Amino acid sequence: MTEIELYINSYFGIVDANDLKIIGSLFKLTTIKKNDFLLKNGKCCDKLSFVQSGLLRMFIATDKKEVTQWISTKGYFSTDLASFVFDTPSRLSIQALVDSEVYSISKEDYKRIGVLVTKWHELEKLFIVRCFIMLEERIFSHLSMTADERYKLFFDNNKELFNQVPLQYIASMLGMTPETFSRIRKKQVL
Amino acid sequence: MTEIELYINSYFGIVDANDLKIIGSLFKLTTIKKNDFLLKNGKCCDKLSFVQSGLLRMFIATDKKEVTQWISTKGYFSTDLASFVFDTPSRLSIQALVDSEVYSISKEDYKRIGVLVTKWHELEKLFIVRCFIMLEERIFSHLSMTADERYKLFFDNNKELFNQVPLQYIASMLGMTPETFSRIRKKQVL
DNA sequence: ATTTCCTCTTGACAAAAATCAAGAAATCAC
DNA sequence: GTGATTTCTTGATTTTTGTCAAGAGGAAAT
Repeated sequence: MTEIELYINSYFGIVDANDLKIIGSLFKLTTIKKNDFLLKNGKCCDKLSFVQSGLLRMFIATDKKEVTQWISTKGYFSTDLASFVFDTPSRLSIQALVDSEVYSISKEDYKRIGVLVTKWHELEKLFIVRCFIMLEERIFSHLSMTADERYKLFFDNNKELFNQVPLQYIASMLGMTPETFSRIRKKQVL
Repeated sequence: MTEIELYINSYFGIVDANDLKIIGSLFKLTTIKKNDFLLKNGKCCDKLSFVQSGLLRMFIATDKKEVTQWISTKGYFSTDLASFVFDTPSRLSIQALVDSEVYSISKEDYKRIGVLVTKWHELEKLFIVRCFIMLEERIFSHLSMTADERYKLFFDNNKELFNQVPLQYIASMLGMTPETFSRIRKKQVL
C-alpha cells in the first residue's frame, strides 16, 4: 500500500483494495517550502490536503493579532472546510512551519470520489463525525479548564510538537498569550 | 408537508418528495416534561432528536460543576453524537428546560435511512459539515474574544433565549461564571 | 399567605491572565 | 562567524475573571 492509501484506509476505514487504489490515485503529492502558503485567506479553498510530512499552521488574521486555529501534523487533514465545501472565500490561511509534503485532492476530483466509490459518502460522514467530536472536546476544555489545565492536557497528548514549532503558535491555539504560556511552562519544570 | 419533513428538507436539502416522506415517517414525535431527561450520562445514546418545541440543555457533569455545552432550541438536533454513532456510554446529559416536543429516530431506523434513501449519506455529511463549521466558529470565539465580547456576540444572535432559560446556563455555555455574566449584563444596560 | 427553593445580583477579595517593556536566547541570512 | 531578526523569558503592573458570602427577588408548593 502507498502512504496515501494507508491514510485513507486508517481514517475512512475503506477495506476494498480497489476503491482504495482509485481514491489514492486522485491525491497528488506536492511539497511546500517553509513559510509558504497552502492557502491564503480571501481566496476560495479549492483543495483538501493531508499532511504527509512537516507541519502546517492554520490561522485567522484579525485586526489585532493572528489566531492559530490548529497545527496539522502528519496524518491530519488541512483545509478551510467552509470554503472548500461551500465555495466561499476562506477565512483561514494555511502556512507551512517547516518544509512539508501534502497529499492534495482538487475539488473536481474530490467530487468524483463520490461517484466512483459507492460507500464514500458514508465513510466520509464518519470521518467528519470524528472531527466534530474532537471539536466538541476542545470547546469543553475552554468551558471547564484553566489555561494551566489546557496546557497540561495538550502537552501530554502532543509532546513532540513542542520542540518543532514556535511556542507562541501553540499558545494561541490554546487560547492564551505567549507570556502566560511561558510562565506555565516554567512552573511545570520545577 | 409535515413539520418534520420541513426540517429534514431545510437541514438536509432533500428535494425528492418520496424520500422526504420515507425519512419523515421514521421520526416519532414525543413529549418531554420540564426537568425530565432525554438522555442521562453513562447510558448509551440510542436516538437522535430534533427539537420541535421547547428547550433542551445538553450538559456534562464534572466533579466540580455542571458544564452546559449547548442549549437546543426549535430546529436544532440534540444527541450525544459520539455515543450515538460509536455506541459508547454518553458523557452528555440532556434535560428539558421547559415542556418540550422532539422528533426522535431510533438507532435502528436511523441506519435504515441510508439503505432506503440513496443520497442520504451525502446529505447527512453536508449537515455535519455545517455543524463542524459552527463549532470551529465557537472555538475561534474562545481563542480571540473576552467574556464580554462572547456575551455580546451570543446575545445579538440569540436574544429570545435570554428570557426563557436560567441565565446561569447561558453563562456556562459561554465559558464564564454566573457572577461574571451578571456583571457584564449590568454594564450593557447602562 | 407564607414558606421554601431557586436564581440572580452585589460587594469584597483573590486568583488568573493580559499588557507593556526590556532583555536574553535562539535562529536565520549573509 | 557575525550581525540581524525572531522567539522566548521575566518583571512590574493592570485588567479580567473567579471565589466566597450575603442578600434580594421571584416562582412554586403547601
